[in-house]
Amino acid sequence: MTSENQIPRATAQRLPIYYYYLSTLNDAGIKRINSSEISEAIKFDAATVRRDFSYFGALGKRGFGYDVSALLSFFSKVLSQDKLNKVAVVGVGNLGQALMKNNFSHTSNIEIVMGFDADDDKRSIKLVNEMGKSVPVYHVKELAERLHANNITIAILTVPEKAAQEVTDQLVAAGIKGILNFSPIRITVPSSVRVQNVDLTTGMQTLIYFVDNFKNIKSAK
Amino acid sequence: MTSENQIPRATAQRLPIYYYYLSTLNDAGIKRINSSEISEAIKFDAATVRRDFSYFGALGKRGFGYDVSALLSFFSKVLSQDKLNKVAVVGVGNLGQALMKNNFSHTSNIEIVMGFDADDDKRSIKLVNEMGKSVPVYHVKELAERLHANNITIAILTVPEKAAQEVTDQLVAAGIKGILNFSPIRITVPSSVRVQNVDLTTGMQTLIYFVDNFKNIKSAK
DNA sequence: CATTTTTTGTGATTTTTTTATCTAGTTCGT
DNA sequence: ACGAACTAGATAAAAAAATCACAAAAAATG
Repeated sequence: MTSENQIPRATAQRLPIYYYYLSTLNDAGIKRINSSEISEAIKFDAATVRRDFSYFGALGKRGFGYDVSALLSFFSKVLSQDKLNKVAVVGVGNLGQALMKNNFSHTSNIEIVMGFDADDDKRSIKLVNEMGKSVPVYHVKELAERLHANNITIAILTVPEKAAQEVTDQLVAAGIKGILNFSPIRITVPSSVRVQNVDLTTGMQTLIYFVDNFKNIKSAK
Repeated sequence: MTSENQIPRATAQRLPIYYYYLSTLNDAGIKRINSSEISEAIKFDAATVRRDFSYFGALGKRGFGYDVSALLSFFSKVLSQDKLNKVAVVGVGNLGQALMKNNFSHTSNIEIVMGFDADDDKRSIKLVNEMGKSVPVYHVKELAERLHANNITIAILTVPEKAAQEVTDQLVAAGIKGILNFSPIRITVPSSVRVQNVDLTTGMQTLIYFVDNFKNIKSAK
C-alpha cells in the first residue's frame, strides 16, 4: 500500500462513480462489462476509464473486459465500502435533517450515526433514518466526547456560514480527519484534515452560468 | 459577448466561489482586496485567481488590487445574479423539501418557485421557504405546462434513482436547459442541455477515500 | 516629486488530465 | 485448433490547468 503508485486527484473523484455504476450492474445480474459501455453510462471517455482502472493494476482481461463482481468488490475495498463508515452531522437544520433521514444511497456503507447542534431544542427532534434506526442529536459541547467514544473521524458540516469556521476548529480539535463541507465558506484546516466541498449554491450558479454562456465555455463537448 | 474569449471550464466552476467571497467582503464594508488575500480565503493560488479574472478583462489596478464592489457587481452580471433565477424542484422527498425550505444562500438570486412530484400526497405538503413565501407542489404531469407558464428553464432533480432518467426525458421535452442532478445516475441529455452533478454519496466516498489514502494521492498539497 | 513598495496581468513553464493510437493477449465461433 | 473479432493496457500526443516569475503600472511614502 505504501509503495503504491500515486493516484491522480481526478481519478480519485471518479472512483465512487465507477463504484455506483458497478453496483447497479451487479444488482441487475450483469456479469461482464467493457470500458466503452462504462464510458457510455458515466460519460467519461473509455480511455479515461481504462487509464483510471490501470492505476490499480491489471483489473481486466483483453478481449473480454472486466468481471463486474470482481471489479465491484475490488473498488469496494478501495473505497472502504467493505466496512461500515460511521459519520456525524454537525448542524441539524433542514439540510442536516434531510441527510440524516436519507443516510446516503443504499449501495453505500456509510451511516450517519449521530447529529450535533448548538440549539438545545434540536435535541428533542426524533430522527429516524430510512432503515428505521433512530439517530440521536447531541449538543455540540459533547462533540469531542461523543466522537471519540464512537470512533468517528468524518463529519458533515451543515451549520450556518457564520458558525462554519468555529465549528470546524472544534471538529479538528476533536480529532476529525475529514469534513464534508456544505457551507459556502472555504474552511481552513490543518493539512492532515481533508475537506470536500459540496456547495449547493455554487453548483446552481455554475449551472446557470453554463446555461447562459454555453458557447463561451471551452470544450463544451 | 459573442466574440468574448472562451472561459476555461475550471475557471467557470470557481466563479461562484469568487462571487460568494466578494459578497461577504462587501457586506463587511471592505472596499479593496488583492489576489493574495482572495487566494488565502478561497484556497486557490493567487496566480490562478488573477488569471481567472483576466479572462474577463483588466478588472484590477496594479499596485492597488481590486475594488470589491465593482468586482462584485461585475461578477453578479456574469453569473446572472443581477436578475431573479426561478427554478423548480422535481422530486419532493426529504432532500427536495430541504432545498425548497432553504432556497439557497442569501447572497444568491435563485428562487425555487415550485416543486413537482409523482406522488399525489406530496401536493398537500405546505412548504414555506425562509422568506416566508409558500412554494406550491404540483403533479409531474403538469410539468411542461407549469414550466412554460412560468418561464422556468432550470430544474433540480431530486427523484429516486430509478425515476431519474425518465423524469429527465420529461424535463428535456418540457424545454429545460439546465439540470442540477442530485441522483447518483449520470443522466443522458441532448448536448443543448447542461447537467451539473451534485452527488452527496459520491462526495462522501471521495472524502473517505482521501482520508484513508491521503498519501497515495497526487498533489495533496 | 522622486523613490520605494505594491500588485496586477501575462508570457513562459510545468504539471495534470484527457484523448488518440497501437500492440498484444483473450475470447469465441466454427 | 485456427482465425477473426474484441478489448485491455500502454505509449505517445494533445489539451487543459496550474504555477512561476517578472515587467509595467499604480500607489504610497517621505
